[in-house]
Amino acid sequence: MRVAPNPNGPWHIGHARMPSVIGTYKSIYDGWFVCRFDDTDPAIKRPLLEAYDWILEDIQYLGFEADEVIMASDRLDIYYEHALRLINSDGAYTCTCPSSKFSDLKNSGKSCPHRKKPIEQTLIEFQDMVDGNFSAGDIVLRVKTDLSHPNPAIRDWVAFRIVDSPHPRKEARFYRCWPLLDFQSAIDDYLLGITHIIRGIDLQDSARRQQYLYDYFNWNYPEVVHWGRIDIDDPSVSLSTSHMADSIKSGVFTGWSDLQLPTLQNLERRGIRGSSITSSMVELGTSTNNITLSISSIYSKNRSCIDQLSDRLFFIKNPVEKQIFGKGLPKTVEIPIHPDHPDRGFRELSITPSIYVDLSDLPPPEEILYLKGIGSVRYTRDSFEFIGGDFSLAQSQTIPIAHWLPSTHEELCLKSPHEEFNGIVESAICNYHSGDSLQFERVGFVKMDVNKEGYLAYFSHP
RNA sequence: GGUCCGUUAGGGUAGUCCGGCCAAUCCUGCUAGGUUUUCGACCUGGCGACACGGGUUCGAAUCCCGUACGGACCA
Repeated sequence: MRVAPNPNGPWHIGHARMPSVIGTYKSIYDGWFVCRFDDTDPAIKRPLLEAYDWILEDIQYLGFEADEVIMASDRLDIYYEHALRLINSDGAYTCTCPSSKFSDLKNSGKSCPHRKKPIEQTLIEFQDMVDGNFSAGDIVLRVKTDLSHPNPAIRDWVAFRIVDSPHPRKEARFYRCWPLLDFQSAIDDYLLGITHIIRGIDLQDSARRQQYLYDYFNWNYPEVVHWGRIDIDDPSVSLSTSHMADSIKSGVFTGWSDLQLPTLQNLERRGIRGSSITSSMVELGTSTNNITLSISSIYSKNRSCIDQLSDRLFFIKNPVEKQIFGKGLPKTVEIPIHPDHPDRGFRELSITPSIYVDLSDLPPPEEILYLKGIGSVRYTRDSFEFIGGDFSLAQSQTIPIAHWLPSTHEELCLKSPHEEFNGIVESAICNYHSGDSLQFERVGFVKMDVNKEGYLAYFSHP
């Protein structure tokens, strides 16, 4: 089976579906997995050189590895060779009709004058196409199908056309005569021995077109499954690489690493495990319906992945400093590193004369707040008065519980797709490294990223 | 306009090919309660769907016809 990406940008979450499913099928049915870059459109869907590696990294992130990686732009000579074979079996002709004129003929089921030209002439003209003696739009090579086919889209479709702009890969820079996807992928699927093809419903007509090639060459067509478009509900961004590229150009997003873009790279930075994405994708099945995937179902899987692994820390988004006093106030308190795993030990926080709580946790004057690990305090005269450490008392009166930090702490910047907080975090943050998943209590799961400027964390999900 | 495809709860999904075991599965979501010194986890309960109309049949989510809505490609 194959993934056949167009490397015109990094993969987004929708692209994860193909490798997830065929990677899973591969392991179940002892299959073979090729990543073939279908990069034969240097003009409209122009490949991005960096994207080749990005995509291979994305496949790895999802937990798979291609058995083989190939690029269509390395295989032009193979396509030319098959074009010649096709012409020699009277299966194709060069056509210089302007596209509007050809569609008129096509729609009325009539053949164009070039259709009947001798094979020899087509061979010469095709060689001229390959040699670069034409410009874009001058000429195309058409496959002879059936002009009375009920679906006009199938009638004498274009196999090769001229593209003036050079391919970005230096190995392919000099080619001007490029195959269209239906020709290129048909040939490659056969030569690579692909037995099962999965592709989008946008390519529903491809199988019907390609069947003509397979008939000319006397090949058997692989099994095909079509599935629908996938969208996600949360960042309401269109899952289209070219739309995203446009939005970056027009300044809506700062670049491919803008956290608002649901690229796999960004999800990885935010601490979403590849396996959470993979299993969500496999659960979607292969229906032809267009679907809107709830991002929360990926979060839910990820939560169960990382909950047990993530140590707990206090982080305050919008700190306010308040003095704390009162009889019996302890000097230090211990809080479990993970509530479900007492064996992992405790983190020790000292109660300094003034402490920090989050602005949103500050109670109305004279009301009581339970500070985790310390006990109940009354908010009075702009300070906290300690009134007892008995938790059961607090519990019975349903007092709100909040987290807090001593005056010894570290600063940390928490980034999420839509907002950014320069807050404060326990000093114990120094024990963690880039890539660690943590849970900031009452805030959510985060993934650490330590850089020279200081502590940084990306918000995963609640 | 042409050709083709689809429609099961808020979002997904199983079941549709080969009609009865489907008063419809599971995940997610929402919700109520319990529990936990987190808005996480855990436990218990609740909400919520076969697009519509007709036909075939002892029996239809499943087969047939029509309608509506949605999608794809081509123009």
